[in-house]
Amino acid sequence: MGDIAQVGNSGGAKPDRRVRADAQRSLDALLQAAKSVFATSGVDAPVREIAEKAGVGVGTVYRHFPQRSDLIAAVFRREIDVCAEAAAALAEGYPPGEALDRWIERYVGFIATKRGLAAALHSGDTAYAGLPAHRDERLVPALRGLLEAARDAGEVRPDIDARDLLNAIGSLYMTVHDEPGAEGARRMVALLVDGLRHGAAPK
Amino acid sequence: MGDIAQVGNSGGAKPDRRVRADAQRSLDALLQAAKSVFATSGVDAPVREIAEKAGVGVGTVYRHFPQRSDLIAAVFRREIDVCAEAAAALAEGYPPGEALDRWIERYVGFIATKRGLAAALHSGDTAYAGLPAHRDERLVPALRGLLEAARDAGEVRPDIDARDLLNAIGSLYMTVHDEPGAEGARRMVALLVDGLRHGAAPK
DNA sequence: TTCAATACGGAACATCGTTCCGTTTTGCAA
DNA sequence: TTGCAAAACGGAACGATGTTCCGTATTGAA
Repeated sequence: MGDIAQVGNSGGAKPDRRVRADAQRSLDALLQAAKSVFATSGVDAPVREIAEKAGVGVGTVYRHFPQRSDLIAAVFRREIDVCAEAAAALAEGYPPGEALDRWIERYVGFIATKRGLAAALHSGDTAYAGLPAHRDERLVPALRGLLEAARDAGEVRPDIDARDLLNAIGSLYMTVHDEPGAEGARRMVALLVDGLRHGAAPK
Repeated sequence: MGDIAQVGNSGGAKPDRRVRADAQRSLDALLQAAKSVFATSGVDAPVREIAEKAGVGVGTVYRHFPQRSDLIAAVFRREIDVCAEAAAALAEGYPPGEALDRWIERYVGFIATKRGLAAALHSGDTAYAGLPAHRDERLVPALRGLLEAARDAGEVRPDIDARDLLNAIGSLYMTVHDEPGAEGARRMVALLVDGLRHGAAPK
């Protein structure tokens, strides 16, 4: 939990020089500040505000993230990772059915606070191009694991595709979040979850 | 088809002075230019670009539309109206089932080109507050008329709510528009339309 | 301790929404 | 037709924001 992010060194010939301590400090502060600011002001918050909150100059922001959208993408990528990792913890701490419920609740919480995520994803900015793939790589397997465990325990029906379910929940929430329609979205998700139980094969 | 827009004069005591000819010209040119620019560059296009295309100064834009979002809302309102009016024409020119199909296709075409519409609607800007209501007032009755005619002709099932169908199509398209997912959205809409036929009561 | 590489900070620049105001156009009436 | 006040126009100017640039400070290895 202590370390926040590390600059990767994926398979190069020689281990490129270590990241300088101040650079790593700035990067951590930036990601944390950005996450906090995005949550309260949405992803449209000014870069200067994030820089100030991180105690860093704007130049430093752009040194780490050449474009504003790169910072947004980095924050979301990290949140996706954290959400995916939560699945394993839940699987160990709860019976399969409850673990699944709790994780979905967590995922909804993740999506619901992402003002402007949908807009960002559909802006065409290439910085976001990798996000859907990242979601498929991390979140889909996480949910699939929970689904399979619950299915093996006879608590949910067996014909549910993790990706479909993830997409459905995402679509429902990304298009409404806090308007009157949010209630409808909540109901639709509840309906989906109820539906999971339908046709289960108790052992 | 000639006249483009008229300034309303709804029920005031005395007929407030007629709109000046140049003002009406500017307004028409603006709405047309904005529609064109939005279609090619999305609703985020600079105001200056729209003003230039319309052959007016930016000051004139803001005289007619105090905020950028007012212009966007006005353009969408007009497109909603045109789309709604198309329903009556289709109802007269085609048998009920085909009229319904064609109108849905037209509606999809309307939604699909609206880059940023979803984002705009959920931005919280008060200028957009009336758009959902306007859609309910114009589009929902239009679709309901087509649905009822098709239902009376025994071509579609009777338990479909116009508003639900409109929402469903809108959600499906607004979240994808031109990414790989657009194919999926198209399939989902086709599925919906096929589903309409299911349980029909041929007379 | 030295010093070259690296990272930092923030002024400066470009773009965009919006405001302001001097100038032009319009339509009514003399 | 001409005069004129109201209405509308155009575009320079302002403030905010994303992004770039470069002189200065920090870091870590020799």
